[in-house]
Amino acid sequence: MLDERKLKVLYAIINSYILSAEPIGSRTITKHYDLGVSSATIRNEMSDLEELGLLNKPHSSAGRIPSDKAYRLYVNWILNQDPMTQDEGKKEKIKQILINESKEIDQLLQTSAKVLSEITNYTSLAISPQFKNSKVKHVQLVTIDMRQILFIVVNNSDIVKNAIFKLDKPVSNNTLNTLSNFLNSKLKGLSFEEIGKAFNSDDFKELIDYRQIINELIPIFNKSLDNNENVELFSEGITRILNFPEYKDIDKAKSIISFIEEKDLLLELLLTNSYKQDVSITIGNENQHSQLKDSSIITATYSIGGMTIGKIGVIGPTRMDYLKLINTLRLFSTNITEILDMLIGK
Amino acid sequence: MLDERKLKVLYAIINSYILSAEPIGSRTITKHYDLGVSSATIRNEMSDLEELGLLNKPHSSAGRIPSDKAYRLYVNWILNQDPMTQDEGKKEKIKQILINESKEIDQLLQTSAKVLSEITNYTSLAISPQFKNSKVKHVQLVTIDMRQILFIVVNNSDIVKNAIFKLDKPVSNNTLNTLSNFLNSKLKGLSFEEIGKAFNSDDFKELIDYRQIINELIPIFNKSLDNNENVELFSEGITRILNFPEYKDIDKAKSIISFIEEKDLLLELLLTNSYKQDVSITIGNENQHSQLKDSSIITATYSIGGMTIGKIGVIGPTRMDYLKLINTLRLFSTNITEILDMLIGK
DNA sequence: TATTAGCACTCTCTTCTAATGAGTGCTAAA
DNA sequence: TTTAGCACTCATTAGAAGAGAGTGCTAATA
Repeated sequence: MLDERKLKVLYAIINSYILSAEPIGSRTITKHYDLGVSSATIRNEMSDLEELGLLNKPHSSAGRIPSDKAYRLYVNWILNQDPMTQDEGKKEKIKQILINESKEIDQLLQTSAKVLSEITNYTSLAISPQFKNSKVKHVQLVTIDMRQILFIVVNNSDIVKNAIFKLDKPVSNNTLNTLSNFLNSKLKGLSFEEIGKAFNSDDFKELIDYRQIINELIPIFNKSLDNNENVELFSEGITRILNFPEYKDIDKAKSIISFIEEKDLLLELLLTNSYKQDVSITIGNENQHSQLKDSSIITATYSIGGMTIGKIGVIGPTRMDYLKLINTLRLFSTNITEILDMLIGK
Repeated sequence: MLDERKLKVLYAIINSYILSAEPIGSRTITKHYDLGVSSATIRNEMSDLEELGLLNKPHSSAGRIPSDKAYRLYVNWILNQDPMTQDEGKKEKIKQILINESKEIDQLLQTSAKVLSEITNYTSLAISPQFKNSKVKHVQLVTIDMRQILFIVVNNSDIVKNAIFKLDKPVSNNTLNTLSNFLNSKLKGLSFEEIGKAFNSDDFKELIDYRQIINELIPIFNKSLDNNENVELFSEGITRILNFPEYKDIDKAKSIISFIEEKDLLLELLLTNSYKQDVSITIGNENQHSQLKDSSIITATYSIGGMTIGKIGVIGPTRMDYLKLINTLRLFSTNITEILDMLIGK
């Protein structure tokens, strides 16, 4: 049904269309790809491919354009190939740029997104690390003055969260130190869920006087250990999407840019789709959201200490340069992971 | 030269043009504004106003559109009127929304920008607080484990900044406490500049062993006390700018959106233009940047404890609804200031 | 049986022309 | 000083004609 020649024709069309954004006719194929057959034969093959749902015609006398299904076939084929060996020189060069610009994690991701967008000329996306079931490494209460205290949580990825709060009645430095030590001894190594339980255990019954303080701590622990709510989405090079003829219609442009700027839906989408594969791709209508029906998203993961905790990717028309982008994203994925391990992990 | 009737005609044209975005003809004015004269008279006045550089013609047989100079005249006139009394009900309603959504300063500004954009249907801007010459309120060094220490600075606006760093050789808890106390005693109340001097004074000569630690602290102090570099720019409702016919041309849209997304230039612009007036307006070519030659920016300031430390504003075509926007921005300005004082100061 | 040349047909896109209409500027009268 | 009247200008729109790219079918060919 899908013999080799049909596939060759299909991939030739996909390739041409990715480059030109114009419907591809049979003669274009015979001219640019040496398949050893005439345009009439290609026409017949194209007709078959259309019947298979792999090609579409904008109108009866136009060339063909690939369907989402065709892109999926093509992308799966790419992903099944052995990954191309990375250009180490290029990789190192990018790594140096990223290292120089980034002192903090969020900054690293933002810079990565920026550089990624510049290199690829696509709009890029990145999410900040998602700490799920992180553990407490250290907690500390500090007096700022008699009525203000500062609370600090460090998690096992060495991320620091803090908050200041005011007290009804003054607390002495000593009391606070004792409380700090107590919290450390009881909570170190626990996850957010376990902390919830610990607070309700007998150990904490005696601290009834400090209930007010304890309650204030919970949201900070949440932010530090189970920050699903606090994951940030960075996008860079939004206007690059306007370079694609697909979005030359102002309403389409508005729709996709709004979707990206809105962040909520996109973030949810990035957080829920698979963290398993290194590269994950959704093509056009594979996506739930109607605003994305003409767009594709490619993402790659990054990790700290072996734990996959975030993603970086690009968004653009379904007519994407999948091959190039997959390789570039793999490169960024390794780079970010390496830099994170350097920046934080030991 | 500019008698009252001319002004009336001019303001009528500005008003109409703000609403319609179409060149205004003499008949439109006689129909919609009761000036008691015929269209021929208006035509003569318009001709005079054009000679004065206040009106332009897109082409010889079109109506007139206001020039930047005309908008400036109009805006100065508005700013010289007594501020309209604020709609307290509306103000309170917005305040409640802002309070509910905002637990932190950056979040407050982002939410404010979002709500501002929704209410006005313009693209909004906000910058996070700029701490210039803030003072140290409290510093603290905390051991996380033997080779990792956490450094914390609280400034006089109760903003907390921190960083973790690693040591070559272990430091005991006691040493660190002594060092914390020493730093507090010497640095409390100092500005960033003064801290630089203090570090070079005799007091710190004895700490030669801790030079490594001391050097790590400087960037954190900088961030906490003189954070010009770290001021963030939030923009919301980018796509709303695409609703204006001025930007229906995709290249114009790209240019302005890039400029906003780039952030650097816009941030610099917001930081340097006057913090003196409550509302500040730049119209079209009054602006240095060529990308803004067809756009206007209106900003209002906000403060903590009486100190003006940031801005919120809108950006759009020079054909802006200045009157409405000035009032809305004043409303946001007061609200943000009030919420900040509630959230932090006291 | 698979491939190919040839040709009629389809549909979009561009170019050209003519008509429409909003608006100005000038002149002469009130 | 104001106004009515009118010729003139220019952008915008609609319609018509022509060009061009491409398909799909048929009949001939290897």
